[in-house]
Amino acid sequence: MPRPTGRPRTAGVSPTGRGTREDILHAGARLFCTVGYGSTSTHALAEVAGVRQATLYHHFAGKHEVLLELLLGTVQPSLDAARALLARDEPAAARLWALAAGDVRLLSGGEDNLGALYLLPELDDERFAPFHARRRELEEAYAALVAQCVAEAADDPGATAAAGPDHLGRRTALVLGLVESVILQRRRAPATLDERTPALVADAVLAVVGVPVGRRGEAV
Amino acid sequence: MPRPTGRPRTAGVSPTGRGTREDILHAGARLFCTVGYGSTSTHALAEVAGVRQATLYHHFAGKHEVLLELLLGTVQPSLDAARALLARDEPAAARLWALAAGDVRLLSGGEDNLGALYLLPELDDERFAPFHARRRELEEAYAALVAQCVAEAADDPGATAAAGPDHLGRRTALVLGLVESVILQRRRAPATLDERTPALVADAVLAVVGVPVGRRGEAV
DNA sequence: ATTATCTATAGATCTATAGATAATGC
DNA sequence: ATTATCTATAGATCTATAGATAATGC
Repeated sequence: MPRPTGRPRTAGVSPTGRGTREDILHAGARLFCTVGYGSTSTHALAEVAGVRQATLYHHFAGKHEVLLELLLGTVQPSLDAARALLARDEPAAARLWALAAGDVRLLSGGEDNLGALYLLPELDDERFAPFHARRRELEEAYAALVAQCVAEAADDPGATAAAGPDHLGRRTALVLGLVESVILQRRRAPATLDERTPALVADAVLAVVGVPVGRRGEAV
Repeated sequence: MPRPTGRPRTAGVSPTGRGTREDILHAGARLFCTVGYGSTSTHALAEVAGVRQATLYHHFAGKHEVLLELLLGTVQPSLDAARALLARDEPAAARLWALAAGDVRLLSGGEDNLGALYLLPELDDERFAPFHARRRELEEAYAALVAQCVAEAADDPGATAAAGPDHLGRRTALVLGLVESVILQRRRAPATLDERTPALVADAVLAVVGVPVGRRGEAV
């Protein structure tokens, strides 16, 4: 990276080494997840980013735009994976497994617990509507795969119908809850997360949907 | 209730009809869950409670004490149930089922989604340590019952060992995640919650722990 | 000239306290 | 007298803008 244009910082160098914009996003990830959104001032944000408070406004319209960008960057990889899996011609159970395992891997990884951003009550604000639209599409992908799993399992004499008859939405809600539970697990006991967690959770997802073990197939 | 002593309110009557203290707690439950803790000012809290901002300080040392009281009131019933179940002499699977179903019922009920308070990042503050202590005891009760379930299942030739061998902590983390997923489900799609949800989630908990259906017994 | 930072600050908001006020209790 | 509310406000903090400054680019 060449020397940047503009007045240099007073307070040392870029913490991330990838420019001020990234520094601010990095600071937002750290603070919004651990301190909260409303409890994080623009001053605190700037301090962690290694710049003065007013410098924020050269890069973002405000705190809300920092959060929005973090949210979009977090949901996008999941959404990409979901779209790709929906287009494939494989058993629904295998695709649901792959989607769940992939999301758990994304939620488990990275320096900060970015999934915790989904839990912020402040997300209700309409400024974050672009995030909610993508998030809804992701949830609909889960619902579609759950529906296909249930349909496939109904044709299979080996199906256990694990928890009796129930509505589709509730199954999907349980599945989403199981995947997102990794966010809380990471906050509570990060040491219990490891490279096997995605497979464990994805197995549990199929168990909750009632897919018999024999129909689960392999990861795609 | 007799006429209260002290200067009467200017702005009408108690919204809850149960006194100012309750009005403030009620306002906190509503606002902390939907707007967030840091994003809720003492002024907003007082306004929803139907009093002036300064009146808060006659009843609470500040916002944090309102939240602490809400947290303690929310975790206490779960903890009482957990202690009672630990002392019983019934199969662990049945007790775990009852604990999970009971907690889901508590999280599903009530006017506000009080479980969402557990998700607030601001809870890291040491002021909320009394809550965390009770919460930890509850989690240890879950861990103990999960351990007993696994031990009992190991003796049973019908056990499926649903997801292969793994460490106890991870199973417990999944169980807690499954129960708490109701908080997110309620926020996302409250209509998918009904009186059958506790049983459905408790069944899923036993499935995740690997208890064979035949050993589940009845609710206690 | 352009750019990105800085300093300084206006105006809004927020917290917590001081002291006045309006009721009941005795 | 006691109590719970109120009004008023000091002081802190927070957001967002204006304008100065210190670098690079041409």
